[in-house]
Amino acid sequence: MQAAAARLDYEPDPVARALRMRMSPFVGIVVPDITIPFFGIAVKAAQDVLEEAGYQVLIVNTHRDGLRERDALKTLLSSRAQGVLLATYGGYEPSLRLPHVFFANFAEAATAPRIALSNRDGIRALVDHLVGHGHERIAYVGGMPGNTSGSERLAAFSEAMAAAGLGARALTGLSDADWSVESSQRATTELLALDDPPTAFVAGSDNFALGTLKAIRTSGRRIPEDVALVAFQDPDRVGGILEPALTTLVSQEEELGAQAASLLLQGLSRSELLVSGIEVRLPARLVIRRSCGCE
Amino acid sequence: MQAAAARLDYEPDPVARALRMRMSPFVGIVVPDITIPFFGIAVKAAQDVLEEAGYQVLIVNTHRDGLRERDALKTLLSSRAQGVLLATYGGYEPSLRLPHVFFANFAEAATAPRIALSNRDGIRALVDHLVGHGHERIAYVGGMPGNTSGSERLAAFSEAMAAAGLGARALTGLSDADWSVESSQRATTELLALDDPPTAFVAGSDNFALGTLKAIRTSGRRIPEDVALVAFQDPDRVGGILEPALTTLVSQEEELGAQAASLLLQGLSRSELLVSGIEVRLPARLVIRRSCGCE
DNA sequence: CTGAAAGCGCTTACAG
DNA sequence: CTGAAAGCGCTTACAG
Repeated sequence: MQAAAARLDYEPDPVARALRMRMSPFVGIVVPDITIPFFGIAVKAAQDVLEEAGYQVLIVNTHRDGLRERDALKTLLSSRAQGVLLATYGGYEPSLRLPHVFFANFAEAATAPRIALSNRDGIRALVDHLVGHGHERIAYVGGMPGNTSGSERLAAFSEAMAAAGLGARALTGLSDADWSVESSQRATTELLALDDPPTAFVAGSDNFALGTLKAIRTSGRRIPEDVALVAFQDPDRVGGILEPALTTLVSQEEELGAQAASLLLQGLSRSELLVSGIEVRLPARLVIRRSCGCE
Repeated sequence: MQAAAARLDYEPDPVARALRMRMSPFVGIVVPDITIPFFGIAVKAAQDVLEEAGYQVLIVNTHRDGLRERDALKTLLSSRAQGVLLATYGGYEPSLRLPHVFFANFAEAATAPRIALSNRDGIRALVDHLVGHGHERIAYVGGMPGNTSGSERLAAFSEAMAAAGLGARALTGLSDADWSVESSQRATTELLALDDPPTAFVAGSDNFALGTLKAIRTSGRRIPEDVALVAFQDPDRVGGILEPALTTLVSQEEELGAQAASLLLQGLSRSELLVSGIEVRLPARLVIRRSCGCE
């Protein structure tokens, strides 16, 4: 009977199976914006690991909308998804009864595993490098402190400047909530219009690096001769054609995605890990190119 | 009773509902590579339209693997998805019993609605513009002719060159199947190493524009003084910081995604549309910037 | 009009 | 060990 079924390549109906067994083959990946290079690449890497393990991956894009995020989580739960990788943007509720791992953006109080870049170490490395070049009036162009990446990087900038004795010379230009090129361009333009404008910029993301670069260039200033620029992420990851090449932290999108997926897989087989509060940070490493003034 | 249920905000279990009603709230979007900017943006736009209409969107990334695509389609079908937006890459089978609309890449013989950029018109506009600048030895750096975008653009290049009386001076450098920056860089470098290298390049996609630009620059040539460059898509859509700014076709990722979604929605309410063979092409329009030699 | 029953396609616990 | 029955949570067609 079973042999006959196999020969006719019978496949059980997954919906009926999900109803009866209270579980589906799905794992969700929920991100605020799939068009941001960072998330696109991380999602792809995570998907590879999860498919390898036999799960069917469903990607959900929340457009940075907490309600959409909550709906997506609810849908995944009621679809009997096995778990979810979540870069939260306001829609998370601690009562979520679905195995989950946070990546990039956490809910602070949650006990689920979390993995992210070393926001603080990375920003400090960037600031310290600029300080080493002799810069004192340094500006940070970054995201609003409404999520983990935004908050940690902004706080780290203040701390690093204070530690360098430059707290009073720190400037901050926050972008809109959409982490877009345009918003960082506006913020940078405003900072450059100050009476005593910064001599160096730290861009808090890949998109922000583009916007900051564009604004500096539009103002007629040269990089790095007139203004130095370093960035938390490399906006030019695949191209390598920006001029000047940007000093950034080394790209870790793939590692982040793959390790987030691994954490979830581990959690699915050992459920105590899912409430362990484990936190993984990928070590930050600086890649020195031309925009900081080296060479 | 119903009132009581509403007050307790009871929600029917979607899995049981799907089993009983033979349909779920899902619509799938299946793409070869979500990290390619073109697909990321188109998917996001399509998702907006579909969610607005009340569907839950599931994005599936096939990594340009026909088997993964087939599996994804099978999973969507057996999960009782209502329909799917498909940028196919080899996994489509005509027997697919799931309402579907092709976007960007078709199966030639299929009768499902299809929507794409005007590959032929676009390439012709690019070639004609270079011819107008006096170029005769023109090279095309594009994708393998294994899918709609690759085939049509390649064919259009040959046709446009022939129509300009330059058939014998047409050069073609095909990238690897992954449509990556690196592969187009290699192809361009080979073309530039010829005894009689091209004086102008047509890049067949956003990523290819980056690779071609990089290779030309690496060879020590200036754009557009030594070599002209135009591209089918704008790799610099959000940034606008490439130097020189590239002459490309106008970006239509959003329109493509949104209209593909609309076609599917129409098809879901009027099923005869799903086998109508409707084909939509977004009109190509040239945006002249600096890399072609204008100004 | 209301309410109990059948059945969507499975899996598992149980009877034989 | 094999096979029929129960039940996952719904919706719909049917009996009352």
